[in-house]
Amino acid sequence: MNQLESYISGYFGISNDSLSQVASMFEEESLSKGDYYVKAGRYCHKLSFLKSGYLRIFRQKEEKEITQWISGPDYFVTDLSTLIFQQTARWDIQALTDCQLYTLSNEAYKEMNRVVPDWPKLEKLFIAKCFLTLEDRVFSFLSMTAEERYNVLFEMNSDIFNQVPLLYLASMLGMTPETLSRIRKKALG
Amino acid sequence: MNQLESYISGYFGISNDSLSQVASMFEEESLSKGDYYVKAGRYCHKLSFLKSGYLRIFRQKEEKEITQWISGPDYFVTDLSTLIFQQTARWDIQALTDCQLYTLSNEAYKEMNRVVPDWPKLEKLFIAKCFLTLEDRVFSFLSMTAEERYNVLFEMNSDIFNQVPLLYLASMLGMTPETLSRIRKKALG
DNA sequence: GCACTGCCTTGATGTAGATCAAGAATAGAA
DNA sequence: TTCTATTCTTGATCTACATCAAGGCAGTGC
Repeated sequence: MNQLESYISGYFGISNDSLSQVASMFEEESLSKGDYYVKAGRYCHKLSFLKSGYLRIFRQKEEKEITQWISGPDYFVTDLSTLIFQQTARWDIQALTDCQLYTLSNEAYKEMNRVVPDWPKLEKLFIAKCFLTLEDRVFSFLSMTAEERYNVLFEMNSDIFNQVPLLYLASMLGMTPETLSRIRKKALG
Repeated sequence: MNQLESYISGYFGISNDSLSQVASMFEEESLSKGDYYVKAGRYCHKLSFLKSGYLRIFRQKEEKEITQWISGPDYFVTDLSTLIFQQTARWDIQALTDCQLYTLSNEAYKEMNRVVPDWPKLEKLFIAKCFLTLEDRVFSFLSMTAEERYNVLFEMNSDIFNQVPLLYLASMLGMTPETLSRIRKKALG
C-alpha cells in the first residue's frame, strides 16, 4: 500500500478492493520548483494528492502577493471553484520546491461516481472537514495575536519552517516578514 | 411557493415534485430573542433555514465572546461538526432577535437521502459554496484593513447594521466596537 | 415620571505590528 | 569558486487599531 492508498484508506475508510481501484485512477505527476499547478483565471479540472514538496496558494492584490495557504506532503490540493463549479481558478498555485503529485484528471474525477458508489458523500465529508479547518482559521484572526498564530502553526507543523521561505509563511499568517522574524527570534532564542 | 421552497429551488435546482416533498420535511420553529439555537458542547443534529431574524454564531475565549458570523434571513444555519460528523457543537448560536425558522430534524435529514436521490451531491455543492465564502473571508483578513472589511460588509449587506447591535458586527469584522464606531462616523459622514 | 440596563460614542493614551532602509546570510547560477 | 539574486535580520520610525475611561442615549420596567 503506497502513501496515497494509506491516506485514502485512513481518510475515507473504503473497502480494500475499491481502494486500489480508486488509487489506480490517480496518475503520477511532478512539478519543478517555480512551476505552476494552476494559474488564476484558468481552469483546473483536477484534484491532486501531494506526495512530496510544497505548494503555495496565493493571489495577487495590488502589487502584493497574498499567500492564502501552503500545502505540504500528504495533503490534497485543488482549486475548488474549478473542480466543483467548473469556473476559472480563484488562486495561483505554484511549486515552492520540486513536487511529486498523484493527480486525478477531470475524466477520472467524473469516473469516481461510477467506481465508488458513495463518492459524493465522501467528497462532502472531505469538503466539510476543510470547511471546519477554515472556520478555525477565521477564528484565529478574530481572536489571536500574530505571535499566537505563529505558535499554533509552529506546534502543528514545525517542519514547514525549514522547508519554505519565511516570507510566504508570514503572509499566510497575516503578518510581515519582519514581524515573523522578530517573533521567531523571541520564540527560538 | 414559500420562501424556503423558492430558495431551495433556486439553489439546488431540483424538480418541482421533489421540491415540495423536500420543503415539507422542514418544520416551522421559532426562537425568542436571547434563546439559544445550540450551545457549544451539546449536540445539534439539525439544519435550519432562517425565515426571519438574526442569529449570532460565537464562542467564548478568555472572558470574551468572539462572534464568528451573524446569520440573517434566507440563510441556512447549523453547526456543521454536529450535523455532519455527529460531534458536539463547536459554536454557541443565539438569537439576536425573535426568529422564525424552517428546521430539518436529524431524522428528516437522514430521510433526505431517500427522498432526494442526489442529496449528498447537493450537500456537497452547498458546503463547497460555504467553503469558498470562508476562503474569501480568510483572504480579507490577510489583505485588508479594518476599514476595508467594514466597507465590503456594508456594501454586501447594509441592512444588518440596522438590525443587530454593532458590537457583534465589530467582533465579526475583527475589530473593537470603538474602532467600528469611528469607521462608521467617517464613512457615513 | 425616574432608575436601570445595554449599547454607542468620544477622547486620551498605549502598543502591536507595519513600513522604511540597510546589511547580513543564504542559495543558485555561471 | 565568484557573482547575483533572494531571503532574512535588525534598527528606527510610524500608524492603525486597542485599551481605558467617561458620558450620552435609547429602551424597558417600576
